[in-house]
Amino acid sequence: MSEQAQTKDRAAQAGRYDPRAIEPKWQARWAADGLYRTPDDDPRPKWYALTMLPYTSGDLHIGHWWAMAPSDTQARFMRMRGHNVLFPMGFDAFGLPAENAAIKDGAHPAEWTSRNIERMRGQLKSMGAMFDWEREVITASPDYYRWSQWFFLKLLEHDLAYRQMAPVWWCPKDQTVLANEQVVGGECERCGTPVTKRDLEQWFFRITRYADELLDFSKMQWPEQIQLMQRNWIGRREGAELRFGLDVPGAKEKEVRVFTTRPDTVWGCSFFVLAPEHPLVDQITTAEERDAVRAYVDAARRQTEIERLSTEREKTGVFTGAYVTNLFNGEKVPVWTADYVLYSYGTGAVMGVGAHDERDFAFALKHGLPILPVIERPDGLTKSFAMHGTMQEGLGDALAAARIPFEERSGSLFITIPFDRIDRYVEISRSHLKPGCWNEVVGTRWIFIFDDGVQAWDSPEAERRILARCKALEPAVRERRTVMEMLYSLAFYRDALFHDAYGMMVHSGDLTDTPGDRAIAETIRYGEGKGYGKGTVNYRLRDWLISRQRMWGAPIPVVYCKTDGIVPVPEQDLPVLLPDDAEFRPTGESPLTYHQGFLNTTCPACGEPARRETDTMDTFMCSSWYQMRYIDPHNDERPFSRELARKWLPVDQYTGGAEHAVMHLLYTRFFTKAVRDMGLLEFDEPMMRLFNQGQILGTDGQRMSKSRGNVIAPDEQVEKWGADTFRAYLMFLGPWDEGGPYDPSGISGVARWLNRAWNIATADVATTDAPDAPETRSLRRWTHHTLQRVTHDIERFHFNTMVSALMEFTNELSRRREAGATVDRAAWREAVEMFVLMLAPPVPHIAEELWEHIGKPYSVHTQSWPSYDASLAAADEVEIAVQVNGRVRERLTLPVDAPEDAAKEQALASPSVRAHVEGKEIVRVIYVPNRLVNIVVKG
RNA sequence: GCCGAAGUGGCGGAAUGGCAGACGCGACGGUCUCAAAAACCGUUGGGCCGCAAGGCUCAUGUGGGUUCGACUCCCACCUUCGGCACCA
Repeated sequence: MSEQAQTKDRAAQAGRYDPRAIEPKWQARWAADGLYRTPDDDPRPKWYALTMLPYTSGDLHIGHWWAMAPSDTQARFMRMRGHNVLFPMGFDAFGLPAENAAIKDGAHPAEWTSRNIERMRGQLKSMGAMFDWEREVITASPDYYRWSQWFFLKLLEHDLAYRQMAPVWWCPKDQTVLANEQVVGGECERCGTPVTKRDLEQWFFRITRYADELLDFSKMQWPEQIQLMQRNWIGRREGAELRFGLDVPGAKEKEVRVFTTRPDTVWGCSFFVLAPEHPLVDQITTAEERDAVRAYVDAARRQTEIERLSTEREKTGVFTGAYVTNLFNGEKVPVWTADYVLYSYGTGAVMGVGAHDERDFAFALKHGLPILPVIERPDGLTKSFAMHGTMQEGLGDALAAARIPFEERSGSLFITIPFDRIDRYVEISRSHLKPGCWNEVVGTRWIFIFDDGVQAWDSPEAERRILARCKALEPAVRERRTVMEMLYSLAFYRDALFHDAYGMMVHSGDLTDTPGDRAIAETIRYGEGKGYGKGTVNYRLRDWLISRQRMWGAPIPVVYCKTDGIVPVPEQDLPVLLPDDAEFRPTGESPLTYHQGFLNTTCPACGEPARRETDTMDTFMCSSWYQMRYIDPHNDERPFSRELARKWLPVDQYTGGAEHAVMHLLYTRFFTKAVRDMGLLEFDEPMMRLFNQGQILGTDGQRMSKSRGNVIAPDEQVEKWGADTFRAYLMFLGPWDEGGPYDPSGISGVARWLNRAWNIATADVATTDAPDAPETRSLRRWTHHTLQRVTHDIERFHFNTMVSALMEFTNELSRRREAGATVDRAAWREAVEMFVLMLAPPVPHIAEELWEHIGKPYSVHTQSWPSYDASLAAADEVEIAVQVNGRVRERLTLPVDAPEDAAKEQALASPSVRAHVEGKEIVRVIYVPNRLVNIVVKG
């Protein structure tokens, strides 16, 4: 016998807690008995608990346990609560890392992946979770991806899949497509070559068709923050699509459309911007501007969207040389191209309204484009600057007499004009203006006062006239390209020059004076009447691009034929199998494109030679429907049977990382709705309840990943402490929805706790029959109160306080056992029994062992969750605080729900309270039953 | 940058409008031991007053506000984390 085995043996004889002995024993027993099989024909109410399936990266890290141990705890709890619980597990097995490994080690991705699955499955089993392994799903296995392909065909059939050009990152040296992750600092991760983008014909799913339905969360209980993120991601915006006339010799189009949420500002449009990718850019650019535009478009294609959307960046752009006509006022405005406009949003074009859009304002100022205010400021802010030497003596007195406030600095007046005295101000200004000078009013009104009359800044011609006049009068403004630029040079004016609030329309032709609350609707009606555009809704959400130029994914099941075009692979020919002899090149180029056996096929329609689609599907496609496959994982006629779908779906409780808030969790909702519309499902949402746990991070506070080298493997921890201790420690660490860096140093406290728990349940305790003793009542209160806390904590995913409550209970039982106090036999037995039952969900192995030890029949996991007696759990006395002006001065013990009068009387009688109240006037006394009395005094 | 979160002792955290620091780690002191480990018991936010019992006071990222009362609600700011459509 080895030394270690002897130690273990002695421990067992002495009755010490030895997880290494009991955990494998019970895992083997549970597996042999099929304790966690989930029958389809169980009459109990079903509960489908699902936790996100892991990606087969190779090793489980503690993040997987962090995600799964609490899910398992709740699933076990629901089972004890009388449900037939389905809690399956599987592997998300397609993806880029498998190909990277193939390039590096030469192993086929399938080999690498199945090796990883072997290892991960073993690690998962060591957790002692109640996964039903009979239902395991692997997304990369042909009997799974066959159905992913089948769903693709169904989506195609229902017009939810289509092909369109879209850009991908491209490494010109490797001649290969790159993922975002493979582009580091604008360069190819592999070879360091600067990357660019290239347009490819790719497959999309029409998720946008469901945009409005995806905004409806009323059928589910999902966290508010996730709903909010999805709503913002979908980004529904009401507005208008407006036509602009295009008369450029080279261009096929005669018009170009913009989407705007502010059609009411259209009279203020003074320029027009196309996204650099917009196909019109090339058509309309004039010969003089061509070189500059091409260079700009090239540079834009090298940037990420995140860079482009930053509102802090300089607003770059170039003029195309072309003009479009604003149909509302007939003005010709210049067309620019700028990278702050995205081709993927709206129509890929914006009308530039500098006065009322922050980005347009910055762009127009920088590039010297005119700005014309057309919406009145609702805040009424109006300013004027009377420069030293431009006004006659007595201006200050006149303003004071008119009650118009101003500040004087170095002989100049800085005037803020009350809204109702603007006209009066203009009169005063005119009467004090020196010849050859001017003065202006900005903000709510825009007026230039010259010595021979007043000029309103109300139109593009007025802009030109005012600018010319000012330049003639003042050499210092000759460099200014626009009126706004001139005004902006004065810091005093800046807060009055721009606003994006809704307000009355001004300088807007027929619609001038339309009030702000009707402005958008009236403009749309007017525009629709004239044929200038129409009201519409736009979304930030884009259709889902599912094509990947990769080998390790589910092949997209279509064939390209010279005669028949795009031909779907017939259902009976599925799956389109991945070749097992693919050859990986160090460049990362997909082997499918040059694998002749895969590439060459015959057209299913005409039988002539044809080529297969070599792109594979986004792995999010595979994980969009896996919850449907778990319910019927071995069905080889359908993805799942209708009958089982009716029984099991939708998922009752989904748990997973918050990092999936907008992509996976939106895709699977879309998928469910699409499958519903194919007639295969009878509900609208895939997961009724969702809980997002936070992320457990490495000791450096960063996300755990192999590349960062901060991965902590669970195996070592399990080996040292046992699975139960490790599970409980992860749950004890902190709130599940928050996450944070993992620190292993506190685990000994949890190990000590389980040791104490073991000792309590296995100890001989001197008991007597004392059902009426006060100690008996208080012991039962502890038992039922703990049960109440634990029950609520599991229901609400508060696993850290669940463990705390169990620890407190353990401490209390230890004290009673050692203190030599009266211990009633029945109450002690109740306490221990319920304690072991409460241990069953979080720490299943030790609970099973102790259950056996106290003489109960196998298995603790098939027992009912005990119900607490609220009247036993309730205290009969409470300590309340007595405050004077919010500071605690005394504590009183009162019966529960003591009447207000009695509580106040006792509070005021206390000497320490009197000392703080003496000589002062009692203004108020607040009584919060069972909490506190607060005496408010004055003086 | 945009969207969503989070900031409380030396550390993880508890308290969701009512006694800030439950539970645990660590640290310090003790019991047991030849000794150490383990186990068990006790103390443990800062400052001030007091021999002591105890009392006073400051303190929940920063600054303001609402309230009898704010970790909790509101406004502004700072820092950190997650996501931003080809990592999954």
